[in-house]
Amino acid sequence: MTASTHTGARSRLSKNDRAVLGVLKQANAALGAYDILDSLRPAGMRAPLQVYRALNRLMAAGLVHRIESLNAFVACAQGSKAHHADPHPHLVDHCTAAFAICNDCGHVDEFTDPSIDTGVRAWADRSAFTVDHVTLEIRGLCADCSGRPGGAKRLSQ
Amino acid sequence: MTASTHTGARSRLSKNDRAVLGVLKQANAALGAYDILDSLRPAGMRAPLQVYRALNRLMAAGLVHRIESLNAFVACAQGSKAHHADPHPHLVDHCTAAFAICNDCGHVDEFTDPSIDTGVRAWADRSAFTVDHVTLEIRGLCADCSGRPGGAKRLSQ
DNA sequence: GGCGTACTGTTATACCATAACATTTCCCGC
DNA sequence: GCGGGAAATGTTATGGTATAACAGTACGCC
Repeated sequence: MTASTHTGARSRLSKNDRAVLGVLKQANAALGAYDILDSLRPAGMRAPLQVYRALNRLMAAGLVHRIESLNAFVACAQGSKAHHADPHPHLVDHCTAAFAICNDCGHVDEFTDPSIDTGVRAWADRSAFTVDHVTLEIRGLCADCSGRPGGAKRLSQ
Repeated sequence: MTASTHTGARSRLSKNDRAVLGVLKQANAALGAYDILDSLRPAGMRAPLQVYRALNRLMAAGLVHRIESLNAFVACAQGSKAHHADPHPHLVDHCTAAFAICNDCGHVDEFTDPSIDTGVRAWADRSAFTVDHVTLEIRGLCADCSGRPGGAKRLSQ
């Protein structure tokens, strides 16, 4: 085959990385690794490790976040804004992302909040704790599902 | 056998609950469910489910917290202060607990921080999100391990 | 062209958590 | 005391999540 699919300098994302990231962006929701695997079986993905390796690289690149309380993964909401065009992707690594997860519809809302961030930093300073990574996940009901009795469409059907 | 071990009103914690809570308090660290199981095999505990059921009751009672990023469990640091003597344990359920976890020595420090709490509530208000539960876990290096090169004793030996 | 490194593929296995069902314990009202 | 009901227990089987170990391949670079 001809050298057709790469643009030099071992393009930033590998084939599997692109496939996994594509699935997560399409889904617009949190997906388990095995869900991703199933989505990609038609494309030739066979084993969990292939997915986990791609996820690890994407998380290192800041393009994907892990949702600890779901054992699942989401595409970073700022992917288009910061990472795609920015030649210095490492600069945005420290934007502590937080997640609000609706227990009813399953929607995951990624956000950042300076005042929460400040609070965490202040605590760390006072406690001489060197922060590596912050996990902040809020479970509850999103605006759509908490407003009206019955809520919006449910996740479970 | 004589009715010897209960004080009426189906004492607040069952036999397995007490056993599991005891192990967690002793350990003074985060333990996986299967670690707890192994600790209690000599005492007759046999199956994971027995441990998980106890953990679920203890979490509902606010005596144990789950550390999502470790898939592990810790005894609530305030167990002695609030829950033991207080006849209204439900009143302290809303003290959003946060955890600082040392990647080096494995120590888990439970704390609460009003300013972080305020920040979360403010975000939720602005977003019309109804908060059920907040998970805040900070990974990094504790004061002992970050101060001096080489740190304190390591987890891995 | 050949070297080094990163990525891929595959099998096997370990770890985390719950379903389903049968049994026992023990509080309570009588 | 004694049954009824609710909660706790015990056991087997199974499902979901994640990684170890090893072999092979693709690609950038010199």
